[in-house]
Amino acid sequence: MIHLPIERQRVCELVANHLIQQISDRRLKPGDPLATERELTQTYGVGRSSVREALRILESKGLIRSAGKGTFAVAEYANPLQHSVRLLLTLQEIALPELFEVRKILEVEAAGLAAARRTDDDLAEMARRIEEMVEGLSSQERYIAADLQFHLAIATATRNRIAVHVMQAIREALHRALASIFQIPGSPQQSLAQHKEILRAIAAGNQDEARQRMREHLLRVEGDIRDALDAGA
Amino acid sequence: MIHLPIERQRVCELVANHLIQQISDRRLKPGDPLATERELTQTYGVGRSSVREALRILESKGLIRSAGKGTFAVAEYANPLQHSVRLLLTLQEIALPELFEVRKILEVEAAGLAAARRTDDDLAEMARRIEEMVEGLSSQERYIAADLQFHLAIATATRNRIAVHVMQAIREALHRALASIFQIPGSPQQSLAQHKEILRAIAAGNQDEARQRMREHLLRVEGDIRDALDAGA
DNA sequence: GCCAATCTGAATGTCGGACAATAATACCGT
DNA sequence: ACGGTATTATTGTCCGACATTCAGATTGGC
Repeated sequence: MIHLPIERQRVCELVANHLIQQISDRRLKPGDPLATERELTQTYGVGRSSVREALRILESKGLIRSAGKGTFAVAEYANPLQHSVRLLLTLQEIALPELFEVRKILEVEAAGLAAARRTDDDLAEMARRIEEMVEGLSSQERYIAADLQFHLAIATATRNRIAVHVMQAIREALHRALASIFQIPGSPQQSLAQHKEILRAIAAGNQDEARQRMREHLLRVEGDIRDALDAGA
Repeated sequence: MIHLPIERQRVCELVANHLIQQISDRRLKPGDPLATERELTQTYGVGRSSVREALRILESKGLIRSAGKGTFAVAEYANPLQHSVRLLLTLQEIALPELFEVRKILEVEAAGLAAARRTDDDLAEMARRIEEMVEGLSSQERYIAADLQFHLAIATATRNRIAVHVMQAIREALHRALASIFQIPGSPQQSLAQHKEILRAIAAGNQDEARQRMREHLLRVEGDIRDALDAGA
């Protein structure tokens, strides 16, 4: 009988795990205000230090958010991957070109899957996001947001939530770089046209076409960003 | 002049960020023993609570690891993504089939990229891992480990570190399911043969062939696992 | 002289108290 | 009823205390 190394669980970890379980069970829903430290202290019968360390753990996992007064159970789109990708970037464990490449792999394939699985609602959502991009041509912020939403709509249409999360995390990390394309003359208009082509292919259920259109789109955007950086540097 | 909401930085966050910076600068290398809480307290001139909360933050990000006596700066393969994927699983925010699908997308494309970029060292590494799988045919643990290493070697050959990290995280989450194939009669031998085909295609620099072989391999493994689960259930 | 048991010290894990700063609430005077 | 003030609640931070556990030194036995 081999006893694996016994990992002593700290009290703060027990509290953290219990809270995670509650969030997982939807007993704590996104946006709900969390109990105060004092209440948690009494509920679990532990010291305040342990409660606070548990909260720090949840916070660093992106599950809760300290908003001045009171800590809230966040989630909504709780995406721990975003934190992780950010961390890997600051650790210089990964670099932007690598993120672009993985993004290309995932989004191209996602377009193909979306063409096979999309519902009418998905198509409507994508069309709506394209509308928003048209309206947002005068506002960088709105344009970029709508662009992100369009690509996320495609990811959603794959019915693969991990794909959505990974894509979201990568795009968040690339946010700055992606925002810069708005400054490139003609780029937003071209993206718009390409988005429409992608949507058409997805609506037609043509997987190969959707993949190809998405690949073209991403390659062009990448080229534009490279040009902009070269010119700026 | 618009002042963005001032995010009050907690002391523990300042300490955590400073330590992250030191790890990022390689001033703290993987395996190095971290300063004691008392030392950190004196170094930064803050209270022990703050130091401890900072350590909990780093720990939950997977940057350090408490090993009974003394906390160590970990990493070497510090992979925050592993924690995140695990968390998403426990939150039931994602499910295993979705992970299998993303794995397929990434690994198939990785095989293609590896065929284009692999060095002789990469090929030698892959061959070595196949050898290990042969030797490990009698030991589930060794076989599974060698299998993982073979696939990671392919990822490494892509020269895309984020791909390596994501694949590693997904495989870690799938570890149980993947380990079960060892129990299926003939499956390890088939995998072995397919691995050799994949390696041959990568060595030949044939991207399409590599992708196709990898796709076949992953589909077969997935089928085996499904069969095993159906039979077991 | 060498080995083993024990003792001591250091470090972590945990609790509780104390205090400042800040935000929400209640209260009160006009 | 309204505005301003007082009170309270909560977080952020520090500090002290104690149990536990582990490493290394000390010491005792053979």
